[in-house]
Amino acid sequence: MRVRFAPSPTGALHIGGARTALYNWLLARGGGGELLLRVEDTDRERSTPANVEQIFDALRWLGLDWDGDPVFQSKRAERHEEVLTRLLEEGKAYRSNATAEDVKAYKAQHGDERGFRGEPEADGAIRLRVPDEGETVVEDLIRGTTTFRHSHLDEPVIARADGSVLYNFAVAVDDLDGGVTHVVRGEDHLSNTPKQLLVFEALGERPPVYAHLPLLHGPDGKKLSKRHGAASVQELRDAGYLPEAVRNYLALLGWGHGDDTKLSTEELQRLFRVEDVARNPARFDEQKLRWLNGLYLRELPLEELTRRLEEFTGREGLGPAVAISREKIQTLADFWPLAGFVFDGPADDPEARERVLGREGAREALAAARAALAEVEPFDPETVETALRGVVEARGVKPKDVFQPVRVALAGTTVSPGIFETVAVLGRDEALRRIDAALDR
RNA sequence: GCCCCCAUGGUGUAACGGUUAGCACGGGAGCCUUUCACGCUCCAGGCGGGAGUUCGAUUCUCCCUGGGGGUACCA
Repeated sequence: MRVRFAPSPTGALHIGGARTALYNWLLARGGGGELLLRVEDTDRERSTPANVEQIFDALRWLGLDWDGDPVFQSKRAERHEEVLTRLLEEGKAYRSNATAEDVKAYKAQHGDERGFRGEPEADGAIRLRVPDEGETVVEDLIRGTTTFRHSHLDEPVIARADGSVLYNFAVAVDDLDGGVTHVVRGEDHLSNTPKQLLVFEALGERPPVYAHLPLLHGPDGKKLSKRHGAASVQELRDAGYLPEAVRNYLALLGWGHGDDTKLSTEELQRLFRVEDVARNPARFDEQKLRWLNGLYLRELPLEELTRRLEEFTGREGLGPAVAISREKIQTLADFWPLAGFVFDGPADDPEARERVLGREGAREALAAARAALAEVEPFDPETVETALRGVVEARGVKPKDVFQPVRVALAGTTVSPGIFETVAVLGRDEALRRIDAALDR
């Protein structure tokens, strides 16, 4: 088995393209096959070297590797020309100057469902001959059989007048030369498939097996795009998602295995079958990704999570704060807003200060807590808890009447990791300093 | 316009002629509780419509409707 995938090299790796890449990867890696990467770089506008490099980066971040060097479409010009010449000589293709208007006119004359047939000319673009009779059948692993009647098909242009080849021709030749056995790609290519099959047919070669994946939509059912929030894996990475969670989630968009939701990459490889992929388009739902990401985040070893958070935030020495925050975050990006106060001082949230510290008895409670904390020895979460609960007891109030003022004094807001752990992580000196600062205001 | 694909709760899916239509996210209620989360318990919510085939259709066929894709000398 030899599988190939070809994400659109437009700079950002679209989430739909990432899922396609993942399915290709699962198919090849799970089945002990080879995985080729093909790069459609003939569109100089979009497929710049920098854009191509970005795609590679995104794939690597996702953990999707491939075998050998990427196949660049543009670098195969000589081979394409050779095949073109052969088809021309054999009469399976012809030159034509017919324009889009000519094609339209032809249809106006012969009926809308009649495919365009041209007359050979001395020069012009090269079109592939399509028989009038018969049909081309696409056998798809996911969709079953789709039949395209030849009479409906236009004779496609396979090379421009200047000799440069077009996608549907180039991809067929490249797949043939690459010995590709499986092509797994988006459903937007289903209608292109008969054109490619016709190229194989003209060459007298056997085509690969195809599997067309349903497209990915945004929450509103429209094509997934930037206005839906994250639309590329680069954006997902920047939003603090873990590659293993993204992999798991993407695999589930269009495929499932019984009641299982959380599947490791190893399980995915073992259980995934293209034949089981759903036929209907899926919507990208970031809420579920967040949830799944939280699951993965929480089961990461502490040191590993710390390492990733330090890389993500560009800060060091996060360990202790990570330990007390990990139950409360779903993405790497959630960490700093929750625990940044440990390093950068209390957040500035006047509303929270007023609401908590402005309450009747709050300042007194805070002062009492300060006094208690000054005595704590050793200064760890357990002893801090004992001390603060002692204050609650002594004052005969509810726990939160003491804890919340302390929290706001230390964090500046009403949301933070557990209060005892937070106090302990800050240390006695820093905790007392912050409480004093709050008391002074 | 023409060609093609698709259709289970708000979302992702399971079921592959016979089940009280399962699981997960999200939503609601509650427990836990120092905030926010995590965790746990419970609840609401679905087979787009119509014909057929069949003893029996979510499952098979056809039509309609609704989505989507293609229709480039783009990829």
